[in-house]
Amino acid sequence: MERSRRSRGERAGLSREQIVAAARRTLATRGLAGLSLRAVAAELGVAPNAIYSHLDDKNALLDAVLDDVLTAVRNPSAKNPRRALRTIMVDTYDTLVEHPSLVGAYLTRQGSRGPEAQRLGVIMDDCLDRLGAGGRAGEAGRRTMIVYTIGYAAFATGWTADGEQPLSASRVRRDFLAGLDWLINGIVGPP
Amino acid sequence: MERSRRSRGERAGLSREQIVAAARRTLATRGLAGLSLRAVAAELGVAPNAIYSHLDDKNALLDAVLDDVLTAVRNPSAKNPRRALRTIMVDTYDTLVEHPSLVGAYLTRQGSRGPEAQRLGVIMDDCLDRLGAGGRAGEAGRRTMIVYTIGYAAFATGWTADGEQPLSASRVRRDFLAGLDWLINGIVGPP
DNA sequence: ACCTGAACACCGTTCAAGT
DNA sequence: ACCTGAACACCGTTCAAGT
Repeated sequence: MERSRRSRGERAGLSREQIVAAARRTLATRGLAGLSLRAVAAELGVAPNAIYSHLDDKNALLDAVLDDVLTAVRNPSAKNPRRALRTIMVDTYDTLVEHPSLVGAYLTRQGSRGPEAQRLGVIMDDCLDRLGAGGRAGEAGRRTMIVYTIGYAAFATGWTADGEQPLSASRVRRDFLAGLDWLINGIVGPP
Repeated sequence: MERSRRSRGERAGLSREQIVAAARRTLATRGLAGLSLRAVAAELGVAPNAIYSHLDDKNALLDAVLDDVLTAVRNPSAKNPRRALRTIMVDTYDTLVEHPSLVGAYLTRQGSRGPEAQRLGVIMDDCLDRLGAGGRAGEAGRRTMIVYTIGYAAFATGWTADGEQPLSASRVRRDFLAGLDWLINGIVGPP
């Protein structure tokens, strides 16, 4: 927000975390289209190119934001692996739906690169293992669930189908849950 | 490609179809990032703003391109509705995978607005009706299948998972088919 | 190493003017 | 109605210079 109080060699004390946080504020106020490096820099009170000292480019910033959002998806209880698998997907769905403008980016970009995405992936693999769906079949199953979840979140946030009246969020969520259970049944067998 | 041979009031004989075709050529050569109105205009040999005489804005152009791509998905045989439903989804998947840079846009934008998407939607509804899954349940089922298909195509074209070796297109396609059958079974019941 | 200032090569879109 | 020319308000990114 503040303008350049600094002269040529002065430091702003910037960090990667601060930049990501500023990017999320900018995203919240200005939307995805308004998420420019220049806008984030303005939010931080630095020159536009100052960001390049901490992140490679705009893609790297977007990836960092995407992963940061996944912090909201908590580790599920390890008791029942089938339930944990479902919970992690439902929480992811709810988190994504709260960030409508980002959902598309999750599908097009490498959604599983960041540490948060990796954390969730490890938990899912563990659950699948314990359910007897390890190895290659488990990989495919995990992938299918993730793709399905992000895809449905994308629908929930973006689409209004043709002549049809707009669907309520709760109806869409319910339909998401139904499909999710069909997929889980297919992957690990009926309960 | 050609430059402005025309003087101030001369017509270029542009049409919406020509613009969409030029946009698809530009997309093929320059990618999604290179699909600018200025690039398309250059491809057509007109001024950048000439496009505004035929389309509202860049979003409208992108929507037109997205729908145009779906022309490649043919009407399936009406004999077996369950098979037709599956065929239409598989053809859509294959078509989307052939247009990697567009897949993300299908999920974020209104994918079901254009005439081609509508054509496919009508066929799907008919199949679901004949399989005894009409009404609200059929709507949800259709949506789930579409979301799943586009989502999986997005994965197939964009993702390379974490430490894992890149997956072959045929493996991903096979996994897509498995999940699709689970969903169809869930929606219309086992065969 | 971190940041500023200035520049480069782009964008989408608007508006007046021409036929 | 359709198109050009020119402009406006933006972009991401690079590069030299400063501490």
